[in-house]
Amino acid sequence: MKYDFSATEKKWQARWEREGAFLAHDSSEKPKFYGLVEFPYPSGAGMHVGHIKAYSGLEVISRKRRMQGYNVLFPIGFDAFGLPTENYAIKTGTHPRKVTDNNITRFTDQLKSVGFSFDWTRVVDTTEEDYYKWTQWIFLKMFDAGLVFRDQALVNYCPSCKVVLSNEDSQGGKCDICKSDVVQKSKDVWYLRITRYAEKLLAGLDTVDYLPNVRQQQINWIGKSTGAFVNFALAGKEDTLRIYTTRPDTLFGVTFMVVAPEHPYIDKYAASIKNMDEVLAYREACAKKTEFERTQLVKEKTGVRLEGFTAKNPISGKEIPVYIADYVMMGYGTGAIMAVPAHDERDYDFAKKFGIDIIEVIKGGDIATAAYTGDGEMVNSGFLNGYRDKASSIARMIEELEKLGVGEGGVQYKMKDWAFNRQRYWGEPIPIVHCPDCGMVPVPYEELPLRLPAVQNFEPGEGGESPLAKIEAFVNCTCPRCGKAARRETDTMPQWAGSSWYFLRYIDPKNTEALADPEKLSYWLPVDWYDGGMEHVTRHMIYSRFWHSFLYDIGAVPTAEPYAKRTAQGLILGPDGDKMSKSRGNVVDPLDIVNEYGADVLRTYVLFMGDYASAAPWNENSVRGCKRFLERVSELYEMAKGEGVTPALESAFHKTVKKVSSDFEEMKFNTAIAALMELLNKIYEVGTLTRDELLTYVSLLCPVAPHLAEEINEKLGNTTLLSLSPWPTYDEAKTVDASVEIAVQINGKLRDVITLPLNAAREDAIAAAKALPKVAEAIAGKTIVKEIAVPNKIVNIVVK
RNA sequence: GCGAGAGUGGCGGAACUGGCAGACGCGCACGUUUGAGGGGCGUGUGGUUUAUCCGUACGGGUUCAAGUCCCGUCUCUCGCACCA
Repeated sequence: MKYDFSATEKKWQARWEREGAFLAHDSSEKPKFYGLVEFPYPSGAGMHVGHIKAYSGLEVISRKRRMQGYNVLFPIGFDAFGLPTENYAIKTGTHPRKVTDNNITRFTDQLKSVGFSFDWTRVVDTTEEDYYKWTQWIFLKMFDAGLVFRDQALVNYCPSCKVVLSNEDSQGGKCDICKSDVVQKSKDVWYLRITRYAEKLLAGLDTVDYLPNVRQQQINWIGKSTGAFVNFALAGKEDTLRIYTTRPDTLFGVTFMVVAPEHPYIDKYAASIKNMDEVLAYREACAKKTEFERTQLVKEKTGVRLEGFTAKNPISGKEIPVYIADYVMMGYGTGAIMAVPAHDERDYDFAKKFGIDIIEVIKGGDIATAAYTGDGEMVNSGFLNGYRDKASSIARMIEELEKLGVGEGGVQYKMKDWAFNRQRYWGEPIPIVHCPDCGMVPVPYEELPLRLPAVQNFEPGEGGESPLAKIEAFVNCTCPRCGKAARRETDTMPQWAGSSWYFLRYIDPKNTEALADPEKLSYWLPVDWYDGGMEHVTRHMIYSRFWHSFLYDIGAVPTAEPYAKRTAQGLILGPDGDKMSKSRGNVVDPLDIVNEYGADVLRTYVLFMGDYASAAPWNENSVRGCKRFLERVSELYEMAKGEGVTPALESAFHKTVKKVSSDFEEMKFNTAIAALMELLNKIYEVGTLTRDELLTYVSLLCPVAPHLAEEINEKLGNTTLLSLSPWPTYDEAKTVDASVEIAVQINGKLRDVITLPLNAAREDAIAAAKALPKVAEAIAGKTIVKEIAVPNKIVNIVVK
C-alpha cells in the first residue's frame, strides 16, 4: 500500500497543535534552547521554496533539541512594515493594513502546511500597535540617552521611491528597493548615533560564535583604522586644516593637501580663494556626478588648486599647496587629507597629473614609476631616518606630534551614523513633537503607542514629504512640555527598526508593561543559535546588535550580545540556475510541492539538495528521488519483525546514529540524509530489521520528515509523540567493524585490497599483503626499499 | 583594488588529522514486471588509446603516499570599494 502523505501530514499537524507539542515553557527543569530564524517580510508574492530552506536548518536543530530533552523556543513572526506593501496598497487602492493581514494569512498557511515546529502562540507582527509601541519606546530611550540627533545633511535620495535611504540601503548608488539611481539631496535627517557603539560592536565579536565570513564582514563594515589626526597651519588664517592619516610615519613626504568638495573651509575662506569661480564650478560638477561616475571613473583624478591657500607641514615646516578634489570624501575622517604621493597610489596619480613634487621617504620602490606602499628604511625624514619598522616610526611620529601639540593618535571607523527616517506611511511614526518654543520634545512614554492614523490617502507628497504631513488631525497637537500648539514629526522609521529587537518580543509577546518581562529575558537570552541569509549580515545584524547593546547599557536586557551563534544558509536558485524571482518566472511555490509530493519530501529535498550554506539550483527530478527514499522508508514497517538487534545491521546503526547526530550539529544535512539512505539500502540488502531498530531509524529521520516518522512510530504501538521522544544514542565501541579493508599499494599505486581483523599488527598486515599474488608478482626480483603500514588504512611497499 | 570563500563525473554534491577519489541522489544505459505516456524492481555507469594507463582549474614542489600541505598562475561567487 502506498503511503498517503496528504492525510497523514494533516493528521499529525493537527495532533501537534492539539497537544501543544512545540510550545515553549517560560520556566522548566530542562535546559533551554532558543533557536531563531529571520522572520519573513510577508510580501504579496507569497513564499517560495527559499523560505522553506531558510527555516529548515534550525527546524531540524530545534526538533533534535526537543528530543534531546531541551525546553525549546523556536518562534516565527512577520516583519511587515515596508515599502513593497505600501506600493502595492497604493497601486490597488487597498489599505496596507488589509494587504498585510492577507499576506500574513497566506504565509501562515504555507508555513503550517510544511509542518514547521514553531510556537504559534508567540507570533509577532511588527505592524501591530502592541508591538510598535515598544519600538517607539526604544527610540525614546535612545533619544533620552542622546543617541538620536537631527542634522541637515546630504542624503541618499531615491527619486522613484521618494525616500531618503541610509548608506546601507543605497549601496553602489542604487536604491535597494527599486534599483534606480540614487541622488544626493540636502534634507533634515534623523540619525541614530550607532558610531558611538562602533567599539562595542567590534569587541563583542570576540565573545560570540559567528561564522568566520559573517564576523569578517561585520569587521569590514565597522571599518576601524588607527592612525593620527594632524593639524596643518594655514598661512594667514587662524584655523588649522585638520586631517586624518593612517600613515603618520610618512609625514615628511607630504607635498600637498586635498580637501573634499564639500569641505566647509571653501565657503568660510571664499574671500581668500583667488580662483573661487573655478572652485565653485568644480564643486558643482562633482555634485552632479552620479554615484556611478564617481566609482567607475576612479582612475582619472580631477581637482582644482585653491589659489591663495597655503598649508605648512607641522613637522618639516615646508609650505605646501592645497587642492580640492573629489577623491577625498567629506564623509570619512575630517574631509581633508595630507597627500604623500611617493607612498600612496591615489596621491601619486594626482601628483603626476598636476605636476606636484614627489618625495621618497621609504626606501624600497621606484617612485619614478609608481607609488611604493611597502615597508622599508625611512629616508628624508629627519628624526625618523634609519627607522625600518613601520609600527615604531608611527609611534615615534605620534609622540612628536603630541609633544608639539599639532596632532595626536586616533582611530576612525568607516561605519556612519544611521539615517533613521523615511517619508512613508507604512512604518512606525517617530514619537517626537516639534514645539516652536521647546524645540524637539519626545512624546511621553505613557502616550505610546503613537498610532499610525487610519487614512485613505497615503501617497507620498512631492519633494519627498511624508504622507502623514497631509493629515491635520495627526500633525496638529500640543507640546507635551509647555502645552502650546505644536506639530508632530511626520516621518516614520525605516524597516530595520522593527526587526532590530523582534527576538526579544518572542520571549514575552503579550506583555503590556515592558517590551518583555525581565525574568523571562534572563531565562531565554541569549539566542543560542541564529540562522539567516548572508545579505543580512551587515545591516540587520549590525543594527540589532547595536540596539541590544544599548538596551543592555540601560539595563533592559541581561546580556551584552543578543546572539550567541550565527550561521548562514545559501539561496535556492531557479531550475535555470538564476536567482529565483517573480520577474524571471522561475519561482517554485512550496504549496505546489507539498500538494504533489508532501511536506516531508519538500523538507527532505531542501536539506538534501546540497551544502546548506551554498546556493543550489532547484531540480524536480531530485525531488522525486527524495520521494522514492521516503516511500521506501514507509515500507520498512512491513519488514520489521521482533525486538532487539539484527547482528548484520548493528554496527551500521551505531555508525548512523553517530553520523546523523554530529552532521545535524554542523548543518551538514545533506550528508546526514545520505547516511540515512545508505543505512536504508543496507537494511534492504539484509532484508530484515527489528522493531527496535525501526524506532531508532525513524527517530533519526524525525527532524527531517516528522510526519512519516510519527506515523511509523504510532504503527509500532507508541502512543506518545515521537517528536518529544528521546534522541537515539550510540555506543562508540560498536561503531567499528570487526574487520577492515586495507588498501595495498606498490610504490604508492593501488594494487589490491585485503580484509584484516581490526587493529591487525603491522607485521601481519605486511605479511598478508606480500602473500597476495598480485603483490608477489610485482615485487619478485626487486629490492624492497621501504614498507609502510598505517593501521586499518593502508600498506604501501616501495620497491626498486 | 581590498576582504572572505570556492574550482572534483553529464548534474547536485561526498571524502575524518595527508592514506582505496567520486559516498548519497539525479540523469543515462540495459534488463525485468507484458496497464505502453515523468510507474515499480534489478544491474551497470569518471575517461580513454583497456593498461601495472590517465584523472580533483593550471604550472611547479614536499612526501612511501597529495583533492587535502607549500610556492606561483588563472577563473568564478559574495561582500566592501577613491576609507586617506
